[in-house]
Amino acid sequence: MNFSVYEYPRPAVTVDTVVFGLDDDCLKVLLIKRRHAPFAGSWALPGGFIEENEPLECAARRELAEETGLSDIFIEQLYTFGDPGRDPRGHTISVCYYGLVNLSEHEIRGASDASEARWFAVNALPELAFDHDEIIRMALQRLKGKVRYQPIGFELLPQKFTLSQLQRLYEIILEKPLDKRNFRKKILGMDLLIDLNERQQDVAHRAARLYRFDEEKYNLLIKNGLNFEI
Amino acid sequence: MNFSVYEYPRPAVTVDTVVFGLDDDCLKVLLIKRRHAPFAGSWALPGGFIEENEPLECAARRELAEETGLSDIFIEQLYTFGDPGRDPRGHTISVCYYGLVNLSEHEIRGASDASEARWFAVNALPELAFDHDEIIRMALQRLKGKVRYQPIGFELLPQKFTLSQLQRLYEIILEKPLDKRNFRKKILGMDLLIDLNERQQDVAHRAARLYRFDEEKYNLLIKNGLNFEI
DNA sequence: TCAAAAGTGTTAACCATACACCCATGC
DNA sequence: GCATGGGTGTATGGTTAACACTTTTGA
Repeated sequence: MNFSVYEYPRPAVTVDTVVFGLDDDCLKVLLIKRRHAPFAGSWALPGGFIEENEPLECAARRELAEETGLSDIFIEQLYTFGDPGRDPRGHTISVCYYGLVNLSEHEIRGASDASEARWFAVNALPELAFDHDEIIRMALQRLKGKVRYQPIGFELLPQKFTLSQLQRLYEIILEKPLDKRNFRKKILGMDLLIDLNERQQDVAHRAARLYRFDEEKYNLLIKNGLNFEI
Repeated sequence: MNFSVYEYPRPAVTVDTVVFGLDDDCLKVLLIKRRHAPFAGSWALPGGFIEENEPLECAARRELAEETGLSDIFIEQLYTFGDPGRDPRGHTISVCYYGLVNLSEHEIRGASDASEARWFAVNALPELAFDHDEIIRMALQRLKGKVRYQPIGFELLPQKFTLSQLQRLYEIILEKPLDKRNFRKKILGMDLLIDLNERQQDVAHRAARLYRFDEEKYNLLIKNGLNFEI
């Protein structure tokens, strides 16, 4: 059979991923320095062309691993950008993802098409290739929106964390201060944190309790129509 | 310069749109009957291949107009599906949109690649081509989520509507009954409806007041960080 | 003993919910 | 005059928001 699909020119399809990491007091984005044209030497999001018969999310993970060494992290589809003109090589559609990672628990290294990989504070980004600044803006907006009604923020923290770290996370993402007592009341009231009965080590002040997120319980509650809200 | 992009085989790229319409008492989806293989004669979402250098949303609008006659409606990107195997013709990525329209104010007609276009109640859909059932499920979920914190529901109503119509809309989408007095208190309290000082005509009972949504005011409030919530 | 962050309760304002009857209109 | 949907207020309980001091620990 002679399918009409083959008669038409096709756009190229890429995947790009905005990976957020949380440093002590600011949100960072993982960028790579491009080894090849176009925009050789510019900073850009990790990403690249999808391969034949490769699922989209796999392509995003593959490119991320190839160019930055990151693997097994939380990612989720963000939006698809396809304005003609966004890539000087011609019509190119980019299916974009955003990811969250605990900065301190993962090593990054530039490789493959990336001569370098580095974390940049979201409010101090360099000039970026393509429309990647727009993609990052959109990812930030999504993160801000989503963190309030889905417990994705935990992906940005180490497995074991203190309530103050969690509060700081929300303050950084939402860009507004939260009241300590009210925050603790609310979070603990949801009963989704497991108190590990451990304390911080080697801090120059009273050591805080460590908690971890109870994912199983959350998944159970979800089915019964819980609504998580900060 | 010899860009590497040209060395690789490319997937095909399509756009598909899930258009919701509101009938008196149920939510409907606009489907077309496919004229060509694959799935000739099956019901499917309106959509098709994007053209060279065509922006994604334009492609979605063009296909929708070609196949169903609908134009100038609210649409928004939903998700991009790209599993290999979702299209028997080979690797095909579909950038999907969802749209909202007032059923009674728009005529539809099947044309172009569609031998027919018809509204189907969301809970009585026929067998669908490709993975279009999955796409519709996702669109429904998005609609349910979004309608609560963004006033997109108004797109489903005529310009002038009654509070009861608006309430019914939310009840249908959210699939739960709402209290009349509380609903009115809340909606009118947001101060986003303009009372037109007009009444329904030709109804077999007391005629209701007509309102319209104050989009300008909403846009103003948005900038100052309003949160609309039902 | 000082600095730095952890941890802890109460009150008042606001918001969400539950609930039932009269009104206007056309047939 | 009856059937149909339009329109209206109040009381209660729960949730959010504001607010300051004591405790622990290491340096």
